[in-house]
Amino acid sequence: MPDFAVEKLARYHPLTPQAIADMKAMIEQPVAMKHGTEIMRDGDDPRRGTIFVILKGWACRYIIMPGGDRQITGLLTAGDFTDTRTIKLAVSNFGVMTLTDATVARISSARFKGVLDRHRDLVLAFAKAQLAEESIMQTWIANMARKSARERMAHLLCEIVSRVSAYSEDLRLMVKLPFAQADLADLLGLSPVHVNRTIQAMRAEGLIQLRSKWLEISDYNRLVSIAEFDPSYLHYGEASRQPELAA
Amino acid sequence: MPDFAVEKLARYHPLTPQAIADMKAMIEQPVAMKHGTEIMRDGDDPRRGTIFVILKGWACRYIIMPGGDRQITGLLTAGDFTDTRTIKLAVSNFGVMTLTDATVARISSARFKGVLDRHRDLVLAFAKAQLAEESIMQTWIANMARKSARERMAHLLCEIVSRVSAYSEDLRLMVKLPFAQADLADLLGLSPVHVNRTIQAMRAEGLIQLRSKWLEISDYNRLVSIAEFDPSYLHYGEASRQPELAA
DNA sequence: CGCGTTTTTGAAGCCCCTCAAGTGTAGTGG
DNA sequence: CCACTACACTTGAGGGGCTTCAAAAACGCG
Repeated sequence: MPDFAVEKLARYHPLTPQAIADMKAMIEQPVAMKHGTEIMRDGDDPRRGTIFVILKGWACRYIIMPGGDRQITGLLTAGDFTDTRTIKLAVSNFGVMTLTDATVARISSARFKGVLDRHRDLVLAFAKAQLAEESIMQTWIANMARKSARERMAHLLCEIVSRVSAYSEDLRLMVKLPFAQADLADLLGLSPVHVNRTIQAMRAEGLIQLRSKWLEISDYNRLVSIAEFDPSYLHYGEASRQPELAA
Repeated sequence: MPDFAVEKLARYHPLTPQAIADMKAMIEQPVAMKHGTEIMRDGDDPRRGTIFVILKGWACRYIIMPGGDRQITGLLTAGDFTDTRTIKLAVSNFGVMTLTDATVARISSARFKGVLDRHRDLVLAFAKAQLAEESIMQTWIANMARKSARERMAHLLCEIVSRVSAYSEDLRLMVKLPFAQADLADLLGLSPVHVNRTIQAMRAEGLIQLRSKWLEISDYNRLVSIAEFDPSYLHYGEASRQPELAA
C-alpha cells in the first residue's frame, strides 16, 4: 500500500508534515478487494460512521438506472476518498464499487473529524479537493451531452493518465488499466460494442495501445486535441497558486 | 422579491427563526437582470468576495465547449445560491448566467461567513444543500449518458416542477417557464430542432402544454413514468428525516 | 486442456444530427 | 395602423453515429 496516497491532497493545499503524519496514522487496516466489490451500497443509510480511501487500484461512483444499466458518475484512484464531509444525507442515490482489484482502507468518521479539528490546512485541502470533484462532474455532464464516442473516449483516457500522474511531475503515458470494455462502456455511456470499435479505430491510427490490462498513449498530443482536453478542470497544482480564503 | 427564498434551506435542515432572520437581513440590494446576463464569468478569478442568491426567475451554471456550444450543467431558481463555500479555487471552469429575467441579490462573503459563524444550523443546511446539488449532478451525468431525448425532456420537466414547488406541499403543475427552445437544447445536450420535435410529440400526446412562456403538465403520472423520475435525488424533505451528524 | 469470460465481427435499423427554408410572433418606427 | 425587422419556432430531407441482436474468435484461469 503506497504511503503516498495522502500526499495527493497537497496538490490542492499545502500541508504541514504534522498534518500528513496524522492523516497517515489514521489510515489503518487496508483491505484487499476483488474487482466489482461494493464499497458503499446505494440506498444504504449512509450515516454509518466510516469513510474509505483508495490506496491502490480503481473504484467508481455509480448509479443503477431503472432499466438495470450501471452508469459510472465518477472515478476514484489512489489517494481519493469516498466521502470527506462531516455530515451526510439520510439516503444516498449512488454507490461506490471497485472497478479493479484494489486496496482500500477504512477510516472512522470520528477519528477523521478529530484530525480535521487539529489541522486547518487539512480542512482546506479536503474542501478544495471537493470543489475539484464538482468541477470534474460538470465536465462529465458536458462531455456526455456534447461529445462523440471518440471524443469522450479520448477525454477519458487523458483524464486517466492525468490522475494516475497526480504524484509525479510529468505524465505517465503507460499505465496499468485492467478495465473491461464493458466498464468503459459504463463510464462513457456507450454500448460495449461501440467501445470496442472506437478503441480499434484509435489503435489503427497509432493513437493508443489498450490491451491486456495496459494502456499506452502513443500520441498524447493528438489524443488531447481529439478530446479537446484542458486539464485545468482537474485543478491539480491548485496549491501552488497562492491559496487563500475567499473575501 | 419573495422573502421566502431563504426558507428553502429549511428543506434540508431545520432552522431556528433567528437563523432565518439573520439570513434575510444579509440579503440586500436585489438586482433585476435581463435574461442572458452573466452573473459570474467562467475563467474569472473566483476569489472576489461575493456570492449570489436567486430571488426570482431562473439561472444556470454552464460550460462553454471548445467549439463554442454552451452546455448547461445545473439549474438555479428562487432560493438557490451560486456558491456557499468559504473557500474557492484559483480558477473556475464554469460560469453562471440568468436564463430568464431574474431578480438576484449579492451577498458579501464576509457577512455570509459571519452569519454562518453564529448559526450552526445554517452551516448544516448549506452543507446538505450542497450534497443535494452533487446528487443532482450525478443524476444529470447518468441521464445525459443513458436516456433518450424524450426521456431527458420528461425528466427535466419533472425536475423543474419539483424545484419550483420546493416551498409548497404539493406540486405546481402550471409554472411560468420562459425558456427558449434553444435553452432547452443547451440544458439537454440536444439540437434545437430535435427539442422542437420532442416537445411537439409530447404536446400531441396530451402530456404537456409548453408554449409562450408557460409550462403545463397535463399528465404528470405518465411524464414521471416516461422519465423514470424518482424525486429522491433532489433530497427535499431531508429535514424531516431525523437530521444527524455522521458517525 | 477445457470452460467461462471478454473481445471481435457483421448486419440492420433507429435516433438524432445538420442544413436549409418557411412560418409565425413580438417589438419598432413611420 | 401597418410595414419592417429580428428572433423564435416549425417543417422537410438526407445522412451518419450509435444501437441492438447474434454469433464467432480469442483470451485467461483452473
